[in-house]
Amino acid sequence: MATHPATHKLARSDWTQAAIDMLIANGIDAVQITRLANHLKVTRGSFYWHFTDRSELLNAVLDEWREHNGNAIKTTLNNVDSLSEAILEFFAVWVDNPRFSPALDQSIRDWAQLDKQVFENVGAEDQQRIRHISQCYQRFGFEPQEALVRARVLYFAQIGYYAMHMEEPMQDRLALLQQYYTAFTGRKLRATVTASFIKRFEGKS
Amino acid sequence: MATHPATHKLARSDWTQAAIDMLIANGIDAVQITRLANHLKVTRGSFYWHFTDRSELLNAVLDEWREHNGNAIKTTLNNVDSLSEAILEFFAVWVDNPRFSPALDQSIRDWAQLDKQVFENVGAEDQQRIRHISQCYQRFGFEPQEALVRARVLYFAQIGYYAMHMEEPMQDRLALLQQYYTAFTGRKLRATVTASFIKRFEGKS
DNA sequence: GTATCACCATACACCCCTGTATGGAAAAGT
DNA sequence: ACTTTTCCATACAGGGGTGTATGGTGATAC
Repeated sequence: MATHPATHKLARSDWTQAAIDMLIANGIDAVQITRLANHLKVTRGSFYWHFTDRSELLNAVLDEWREHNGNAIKTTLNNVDSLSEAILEFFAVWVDNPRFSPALDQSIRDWAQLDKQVFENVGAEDQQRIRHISQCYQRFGFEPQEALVRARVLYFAQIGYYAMHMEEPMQDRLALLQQYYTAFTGRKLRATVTASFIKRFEGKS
Repeated sequence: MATHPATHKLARSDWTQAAIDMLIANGIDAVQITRLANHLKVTRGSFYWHFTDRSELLNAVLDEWREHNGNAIKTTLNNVDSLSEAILEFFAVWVDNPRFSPALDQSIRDWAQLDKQVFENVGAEDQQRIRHISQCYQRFGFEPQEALVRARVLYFAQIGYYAMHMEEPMQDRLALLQQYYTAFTGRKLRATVTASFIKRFEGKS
């Protein structure tokens, strides 16, 4: 009802969104014009009016990822003023940040294994994110070397957690919160901070 | 010269190995009978003598992965008698263990995103590995909760490190060894242990 | 030395996907 | 009202992939 009630008339963005959904659900090789057309209830004629060919669609998907997931982590980490807030907000990005899609992020990363250009993009993005995390660690008292290592460990662990689809109840995840914090920082998380964070997420899944 | 000089005569294992190579290089959707046949310099007639159809080949690939990468981590961790040895040997599994192929492991994990059955297999394997790592932490003095969290962090970080193809010179990686050890255990790595480990790998890439 | 078997080549039917060329219908411009 | 533009349907050509049916060749058995 927000975009096109029933009188179809697809926009270019409808195709890229369908492509993103298909990428997330079935991988990049499943992003086929015919399949998307069936899903959108139109014929392929529509596609070739909005795009010249399939590669243009894939480029649009990659662009969409870059501006959607691009600076979510950076802006998040720039708006914190304590280490505990930084780590906890970093966790939160993957759970409830509307500006970041973990599923898309991972599907793009899988795609990168098969496409050199995508691989370069993802690699650059990862390096940027790690650099921002590292600077954040440094901002709160860590030496450069330790900051870099802890940034990597934190980032890799977060990526890995999602890559494995760890379907753990939020209740259980939050129960381990202090342990995770200690593992990632070597410091202890104050009980009051823990409690307020738990209260914020104990409803979610 | 070890297997089949020039008088072709392929075995079933030649097909599964070609499939594994193709999976690693180009993803599961590139594992096509025609492509493998071209690569093996035979026609598809050969394939359909060794296998009934494509799905049987894919099952063979999955089986091969299970018995190849299956218990490498478990047996490695069972043969250590200190925490430092455990962590360092865990690192080493991804670098020089002939019984473990990181590239195959990751390609299988990418495949799992597209196939439910593979997903179940990978998930079970991951849970097993994490359990073994956790038990190893416990064996060297960590409480169960901390052991579980540190096991996950260690495992996720290792998976993530490889998933991103961090092309870092071994020299640089080894320079951060003590930092990594501290991040993963909260303890310090003795200089003598560090030195001998560095000496073991400083030649590799 | 011939029959059998292991292994592969050839040929066919079928399906699916891409890209292009062209026509049609509805909406918008004037 | 008539033209133009926007958007999509239809139809065609081409390529590539899977399975199956069947024939061929070298090795092995007896």
